[in-house]
Amino acid sequence: MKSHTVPTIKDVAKESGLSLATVSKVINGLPVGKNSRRKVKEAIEKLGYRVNPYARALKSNKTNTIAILMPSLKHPFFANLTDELIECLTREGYRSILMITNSDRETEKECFSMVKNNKADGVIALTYHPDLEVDSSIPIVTIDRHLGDMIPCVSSDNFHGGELAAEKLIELGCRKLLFLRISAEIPGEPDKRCAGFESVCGKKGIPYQSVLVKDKDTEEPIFRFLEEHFGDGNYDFDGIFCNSDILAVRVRRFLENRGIGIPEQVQIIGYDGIFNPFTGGFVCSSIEQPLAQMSQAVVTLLMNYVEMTEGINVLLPVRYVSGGTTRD
Amino acid sequence: MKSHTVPTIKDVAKESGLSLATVSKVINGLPVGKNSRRKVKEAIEKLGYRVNPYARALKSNKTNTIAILMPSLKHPFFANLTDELIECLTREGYRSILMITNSDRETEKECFSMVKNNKADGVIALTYHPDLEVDSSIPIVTIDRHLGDMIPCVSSDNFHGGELAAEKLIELGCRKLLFLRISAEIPGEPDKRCAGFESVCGKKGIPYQSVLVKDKDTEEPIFRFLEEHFGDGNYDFDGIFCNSDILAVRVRRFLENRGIGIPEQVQIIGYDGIFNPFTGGFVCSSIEQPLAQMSQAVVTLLMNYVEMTEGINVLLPVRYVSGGTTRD
DNA sequence: CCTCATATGTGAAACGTTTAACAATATAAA
DNA sequence: TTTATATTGTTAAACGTTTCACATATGAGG
Repeated sequence: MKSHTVPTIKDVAKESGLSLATVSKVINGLPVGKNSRRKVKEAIEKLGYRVNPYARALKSNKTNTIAILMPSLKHPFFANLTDELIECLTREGYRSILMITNSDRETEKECFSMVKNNKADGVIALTYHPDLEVDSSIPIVTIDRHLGDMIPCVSSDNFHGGELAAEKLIELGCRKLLFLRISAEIPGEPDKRCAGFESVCGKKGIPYQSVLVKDKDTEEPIFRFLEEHFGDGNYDFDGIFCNSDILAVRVRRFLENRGIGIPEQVQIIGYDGIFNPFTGGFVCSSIEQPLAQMSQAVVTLLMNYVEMTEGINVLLPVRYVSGGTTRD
Repeated sequence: MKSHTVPTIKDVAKESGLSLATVSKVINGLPVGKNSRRKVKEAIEKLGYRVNPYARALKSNKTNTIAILMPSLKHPFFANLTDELIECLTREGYRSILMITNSDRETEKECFSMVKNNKADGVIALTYHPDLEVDSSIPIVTIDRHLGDMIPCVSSDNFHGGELAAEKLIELGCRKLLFLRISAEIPGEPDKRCAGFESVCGKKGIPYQSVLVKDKDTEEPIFRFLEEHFGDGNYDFDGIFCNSDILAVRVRRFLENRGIGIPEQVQIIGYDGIFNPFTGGFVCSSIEQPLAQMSQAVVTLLMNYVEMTEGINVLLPVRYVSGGTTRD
């Protein structure tokens, strides 16, 4: 007597007196006589049988697994997004393999190759290097990055986000605007925030200036710029739109340390809408990305993936949220 | 000619003129003649062959996959921990399946059963319900929770953490101590923080009081307590140790809103050592858990898992970190 | 040149499923 | 009844590996 061995479909067949094929059908919900179905179910119950996902994957080429590529979990935006993605995937009956790339080019490449290797059913990628060559032998959906014309991409409505920020600052009385931006090496979806912002400023005839720093550089140029334009008590701008909440919070602290009152003298709006679990509020006034909706969109897209789905591009609505760095 | 089909070990065998078995040996680093090894490698290169992990798992019962059970990624502590765990696992050549339980009893149960089903090589679990029956047909290592006598558990040195907090507060001049604590339904590892704290207070003859709230309840009782003991300007305590950084930060805000200066009048120490990626500092003065070391310990334990490893219990050293809520 | 040991390679079964092709049985029509 | 037709169930091959038991080649010692 084999001791302590995991029951297989064979054991179930023997136990129920039916054939392998019949058992398999029951398991997969294919048509089977009522009586047999009952017998099989009883046997399964009795033996505590569970299908072996590896055998199944081998035979059917269906792994029930989605790989998620994230830069990190140390940033709350990524962590929250990942949390939502996993919840969606779980709901759909998929398990999630999570890979952390640290935004490192080599690691990202490696991950793509591992994914190929590991034969997940699909990939959700938030990568930093849009120039990665990526043969889509597997369904891929990206977030906020265009990896190629044929790869669907989900993002928040960055352009409108930029508009919203400008409108809000102006509505709150700002007349001398500044746009601060740290962006990736290669132009991507998030750069549209800039366009939206400028468009509104142009339309309303409000002057603005914008400062750009490339990702790899330090943030130092930005703070040097601020140093120049925010002397003691004086300031050249009364409203700042930052590319991310991280930057917004840093800018806030920087200005506060120099005696500038936030939001009394200068108002700041960030981007992302990061919630602070400690205080139960947003870390700053911001344009909130609809993480839950974005995740749902990504997963839906993946589930209904059609080969050569030509450049589907999903834009999800953003909203303004108040978080203490504006006067509202 | 089969178009666009993934090359298998068979193709490699044909291409190199050697047998399946030989190719397999090369792939797995088993002894093989120099010449054959070269030929096989060339063939692999040429065809772009990669082993099918599902076939391998089926045959060898080795999945190269570890499942991680986490309550959530929305809390930075869990997110950071998960990040570290995944990095360790990747380094060891494992992929990580991440499951989010939301600390829900049913979901936790389900996850355990899924893990069994999915036949990962091992499980890393941070669950909330220590009374879950868990047959360890698979290696399990827990973090901060004792799931059973036979299941190894890694945690920070909670007792010493409590001691450290008390010592520090006293050293910084506090003489009327308060211990605030939100804890899980069932007593667990983290409760030792309390013991450590009390031990030091006892030894040094410093009076203290402690307030406990059960997890499921709201935090309200704690704030009612504070309300009573911190009238306008007056206060019954000058040093507070909180069970978690979350609580510490909330308490800080609560007191500040009532005109109490932190850290001038009351000093606060939390637990976890959560780093704020926005400010680049700790969210509050705290006892830092060594996440990286803990992760490494967990993974090492898992890799060298021995059946019936009787109640191994790894305690990792904590340290005090200053984060603005103490006068140092 | 033969024997024996060693090093190297091979054949084939097995892992636990799915599924196409087929067989048997039950049902309905004639 | 007999035949045609659904209905239900079965057999066996396949998925891509690993590995045990065996075969062959190589080379040293006598």
